[in-house]
Amino acid sequence: MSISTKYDPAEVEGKIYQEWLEKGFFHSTPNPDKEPYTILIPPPNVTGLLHMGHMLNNTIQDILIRKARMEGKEACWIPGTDHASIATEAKVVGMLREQGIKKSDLTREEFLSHAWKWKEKYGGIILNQLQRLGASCDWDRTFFTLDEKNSDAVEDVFISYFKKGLVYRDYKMVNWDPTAQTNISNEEVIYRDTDAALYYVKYAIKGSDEFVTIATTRPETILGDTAICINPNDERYTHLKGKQAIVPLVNRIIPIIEDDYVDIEFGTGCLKVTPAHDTNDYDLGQKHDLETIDILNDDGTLNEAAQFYIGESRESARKLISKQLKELGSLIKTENLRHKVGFSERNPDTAIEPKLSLQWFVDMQKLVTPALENVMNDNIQFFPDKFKNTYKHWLENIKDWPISRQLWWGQQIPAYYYGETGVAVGKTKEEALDMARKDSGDENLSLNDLKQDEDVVDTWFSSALLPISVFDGFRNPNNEEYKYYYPTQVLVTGWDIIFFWVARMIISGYEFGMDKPFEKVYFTGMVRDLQRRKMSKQLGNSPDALGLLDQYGADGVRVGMLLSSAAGNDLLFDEKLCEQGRNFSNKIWNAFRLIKSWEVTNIEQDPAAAVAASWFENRFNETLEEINDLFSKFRLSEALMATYKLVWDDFCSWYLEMIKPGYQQPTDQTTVDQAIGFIEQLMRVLHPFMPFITEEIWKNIKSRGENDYLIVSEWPVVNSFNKKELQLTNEVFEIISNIRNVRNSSGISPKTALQLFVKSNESLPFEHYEVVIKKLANIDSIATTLEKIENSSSFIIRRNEFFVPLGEHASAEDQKEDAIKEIGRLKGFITGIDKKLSNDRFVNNAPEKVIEMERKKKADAEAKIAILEAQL
RNA sequence: GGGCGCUUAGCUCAGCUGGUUCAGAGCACCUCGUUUACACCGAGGGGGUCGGGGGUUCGAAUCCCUCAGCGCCCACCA
Repeated sequence: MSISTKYDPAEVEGKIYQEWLEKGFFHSTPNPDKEPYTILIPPPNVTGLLHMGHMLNNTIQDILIRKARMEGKEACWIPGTDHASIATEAKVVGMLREQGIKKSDLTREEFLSHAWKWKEKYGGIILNQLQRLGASCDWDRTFFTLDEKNSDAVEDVFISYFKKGLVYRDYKMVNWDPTAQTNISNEEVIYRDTDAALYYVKYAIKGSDEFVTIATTRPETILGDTAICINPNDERYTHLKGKQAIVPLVNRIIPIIEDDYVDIEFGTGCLKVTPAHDTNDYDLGQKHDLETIDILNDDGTLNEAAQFYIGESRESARKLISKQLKELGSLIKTENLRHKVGFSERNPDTAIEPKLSLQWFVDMQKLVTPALENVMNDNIQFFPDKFKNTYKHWLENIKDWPISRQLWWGQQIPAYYYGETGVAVGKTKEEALDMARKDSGDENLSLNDLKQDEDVVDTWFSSALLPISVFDGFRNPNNEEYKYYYPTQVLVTGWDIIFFWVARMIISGYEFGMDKPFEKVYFTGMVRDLQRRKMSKQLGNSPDALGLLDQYGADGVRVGMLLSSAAGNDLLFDEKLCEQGRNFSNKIWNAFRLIKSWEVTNIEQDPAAAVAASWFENRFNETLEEINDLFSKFRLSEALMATYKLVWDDFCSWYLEMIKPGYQQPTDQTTVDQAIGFIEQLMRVLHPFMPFITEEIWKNIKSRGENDYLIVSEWPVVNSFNKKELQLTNEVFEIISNIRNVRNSSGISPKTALQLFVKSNESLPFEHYEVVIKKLANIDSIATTLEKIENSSSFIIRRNEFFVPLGEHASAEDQKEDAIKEIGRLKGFITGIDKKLSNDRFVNNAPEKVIEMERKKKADAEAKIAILEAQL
């Protein structure tokens, strides 16, 4: 065993993790004799590197799974990675671009082969990083969302939805990311306040000299205008009703329509309508039967339909057109406007373009009922439960989910087209052909007539199925694993993906699973910096996760993460807390070293040590009960804090000081056995939080069997404890603190032994703790007295007056002043109580217990005053 | 525009159904201490009229109303 006074995690952690792996402690198989406890990891993106959010999230999962394992449950934590369609494809495209390869020059197969190579190279990094953190995942079960069983599930579900009429293809307004050149969902659009210009542009009225002025932030879309819209109640424009306007530059003649959608107050109260490039305009177009002119290519450049500036980007076209309008005298003015603009989640600099496009959608409204009910009635519990509101609001206002993505990296949609309008689905082309023949009645259709959809489904479509698909529950719903592990116990995830993932898993669970996908959802907060800013690469405020692990050890970082995270709140990460975690490791290490350093001889047990053991036993059980309760409420940081104080304050500061032998003195076997026994118990309770150091100490406690590992030991059981005794001990501790305080304020060294007198004529309830008081406060005699002791410092605890003779250190004046002040305070206190007690309404209404308490408080205060007055 | 939430010690936060866990914790801070596990330490200590105002009640940090400030989510205002 190392003799260093510093605990070195680097020396221990890798080695221990390897042993756990080799012993197979992380691996789970269905065991009917045990209750399953399953957690499915929120799979990190395969492209990802470990960041603070992962550390928090996975620390929590590991704590839960380790505790469950110790509680004798069949603990199974399933790890994996997400193919992250759009994010990964963007990275691969970027990598190819650096090599001078354009995606558009590759076939689908060629591109995918590059993508897979990329995945093989970088895909496992984050999982290795999780191992550094101590994550006790069942690595034999590592999944990838493009694995066969997951991809199969995606196809099965798509086909099933299609047959139930829950998925449909339609030409609708979608959110288009011109950089990725794909459709994305509402959830993937991030709205940001953006400074823009509001351009006031005049349009000529046909057949007159008049003009009408509109206000727009997007003058480039003028080229696609097909109407001007006014509010029918706007008297300023009554004369324009039924007239037509002329679009500048293109000179298109367009109708002036009326709709009360138009806000009279905004701009000029006159709206230009571009049905192809704005959702509201599209709705107006549908309603008023307007022409739709799409002037943009998929990459956001202007196309032939625009007539001008063909090939220019949206941004440059905007500049060029506004310049030209100005030259023509059509641009009246521009104003600054701050408004919300949607950007792509994956390409944060790309403004989302509303675009008319043919896409697949899931009809969500038909699917949400059980998902909503079972969360609202707590059949699935949310922690904290405030997220039920958010969830409810989203489900009640749910929109159809556009699931097709114009990408290659992902599961290709199993839909096949034939003829003019025929659509068939199938896991294979042959299956689809069967369906096509049946549907069309055309037996002559052949495989060559069918063409598969080029698109893939949204990554979240596959993630939504994971709780079922990881157990192969789609292909084989009767398999043992699926039946045993499903539903999983708890999902631990950030609240930011409640819609993306949590809600959709619940929906899928009820639609396709045997039951809900999980019993409980624990939402973690977002990790922020001390200024409450989100961690981001741009800000450079994200600490290097691996660097932290190197510096403080995994145990230290785990403690640091947890200490700063009240359940469900965002976490303001402070590296100092990791330092606190590391210091705690060191404290534990040294406590253990101390016990191991004692020389044991065949002597009688120190009476103080006997008292200490009985006290700590009580205290341990009291705290364990509290810790269990906090765990059940997912108040993990509080559970950790309770454990931290149990170890640091109760065990180290009180217990060890009570049992510690004198300098270079030996101790007895019983005391050492008791102390080691307590260390064992403490290591068990601490293990989920700090797996490495606890396992290391466990190994060092005594020679154990080959397979005696803490990770698979039992979580301690709460034994009954004596509350009254604990209360009494608190008073004893108070006496000790008071004596130490007397030393401090009188400048008496801890080395100088003092005497203690108690004013009493009977035996004291804390008699058997006298040995403890003597030892911890360096008191050489404790005696009762009936008289006040002159030249002493005194304090009062529970009506008992204590005196510590000061000898030459006495300073009676200070004492008197303090006493007078205290008497004044107590008198005021009594006046308050008297007022209450003389109030009939209080006496009549308050419960007897409360009144009794008030009387007792008064009596105590009076007794204290009597004592203090005697001192003057 | 709708919804949710927050405001308690210098900082981060606990305080569940109103009355002994009611004013708390951790960190930070101050004083003392190189003694004998640990200075990544020990002992002791100071610090808040619970955002403002009003109400209900015998009694409010806790319930209600209101004002102020902050944060977040959702929503198509050009």
